[in-house]
Amino acid sequence: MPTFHAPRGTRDLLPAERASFDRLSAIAADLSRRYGYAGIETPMFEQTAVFERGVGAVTDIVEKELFRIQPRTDEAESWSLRPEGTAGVVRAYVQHGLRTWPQPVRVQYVGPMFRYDRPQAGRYRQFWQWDVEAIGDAGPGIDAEIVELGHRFYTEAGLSDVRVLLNSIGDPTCRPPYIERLTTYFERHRATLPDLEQARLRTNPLRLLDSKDPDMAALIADAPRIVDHLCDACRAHFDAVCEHLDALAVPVRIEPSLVRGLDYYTRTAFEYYREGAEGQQQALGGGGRYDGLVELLGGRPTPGIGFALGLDRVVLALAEAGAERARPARPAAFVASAEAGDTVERLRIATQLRRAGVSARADLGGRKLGRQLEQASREDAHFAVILGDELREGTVQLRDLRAGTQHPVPLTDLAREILRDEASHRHG
RNA sequence: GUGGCCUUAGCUCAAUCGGCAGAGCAUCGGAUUGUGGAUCCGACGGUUGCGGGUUCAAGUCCCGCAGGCCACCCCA
Repeated sequence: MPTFHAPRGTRDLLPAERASFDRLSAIAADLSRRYGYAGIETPMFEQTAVFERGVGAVTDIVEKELFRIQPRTDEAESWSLRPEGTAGVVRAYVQHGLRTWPQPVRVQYVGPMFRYDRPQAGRYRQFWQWDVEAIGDAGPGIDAEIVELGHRFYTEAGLSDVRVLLNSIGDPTCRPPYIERLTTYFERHRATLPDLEQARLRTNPLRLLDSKDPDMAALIADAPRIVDHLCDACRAHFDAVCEHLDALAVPVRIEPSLVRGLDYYTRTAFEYYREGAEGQQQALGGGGRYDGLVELLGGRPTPGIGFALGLDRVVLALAEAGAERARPARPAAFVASAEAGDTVERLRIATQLRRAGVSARADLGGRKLGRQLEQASREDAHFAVILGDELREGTVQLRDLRAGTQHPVPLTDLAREILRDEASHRHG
């Protein structure tokens, strides 16, 4: 029994699972290239105030889920591991004067986020997100581009049944009057509200809208909907976003009760969820517009929009959907030898292949030839390069492990022949 | 942070009423020493999650802790 174990809510990604993440990262990278989003990297921890100001001091994420770093001294700054990515990116946007770049600034990144909450399947204290941000464009077109990009990711990852929940949560002009109206509505029914909901009525009335309490369903259905109380500017923006998405054939469902857990969202809010998924962890990703955030973090008033997709949940969803698992790369060639103790030759030939661009493994242990070929087969190598007496004439046996055939090849032609055959297999 | 269920070898699981901790898979090795994912044989592998208690005796009963899962809270 090991003495140590990975911290609660974290886990080790062994090569098989890591391969799934690599595959998703590759899809994200390719989409980023096609859509024109450049890579960015910000620290995994920031001054705690960045999150308190950016995410919102009274949100659950900051109030009870923040991973605070124990300060070294009384004078030390308070640091926290990032619970999400947008605040750090916006901090960087302000710090480096990215407002002087062509707007909007389109950036994206894959990385771990940290939240101190109770772990469950698909919910971890360290989890991975692909985050995409477009900062500096207030128009509805960029909203549609972002929403469609996120949806496209799921499609290319192999999840064909992901839909978009879309809502507008207004802006500082129209949201306060709406919240007032909503509060008045629920106040009228205060006596019938469960305790938890009564408390929320004071702290965050919008949250009542996505209560899971079945007793609330009827009340919520009759509640005033924010989409009916948007100001003219927000209304026009929302309609335009819908129109753009319609033109892109993105499967969108307007969800008037969708509110999101971060304070900085304005207008467009969206979530990706899987049709028919069981359990509570069916939110695969989400995002929204954050027109006040740059200013909150010390910059000039600047609009922005972005999303975060949970890679852990995509991996889980793919497994549930019965998708074929990604696998670690397999070698083109496996160098085996009939001679015991000639690791110098084995390594020399493997290295020659590697320098020529061939992925090659070699048995450097004491297995006898039969065992080495067994190993090569199980590692799914395409070729075995077998070293024997012919090596004195500069020749090895090249065995095609799939076809079960072999022939002698001069060392000088070895890499070229393997590469040629690999290429023809890729195309055929 | 609240409530519930669970934890035996690397993995999946057995172990009768409280009575000597096992199997399959995996790993490593062997089956007359230059050719394969099969088969057969063998080896390795455990403080039964950790700590305490009850008992002649605890994997089994009791308590605490840790971890996993489920439902909340919330979210990706």
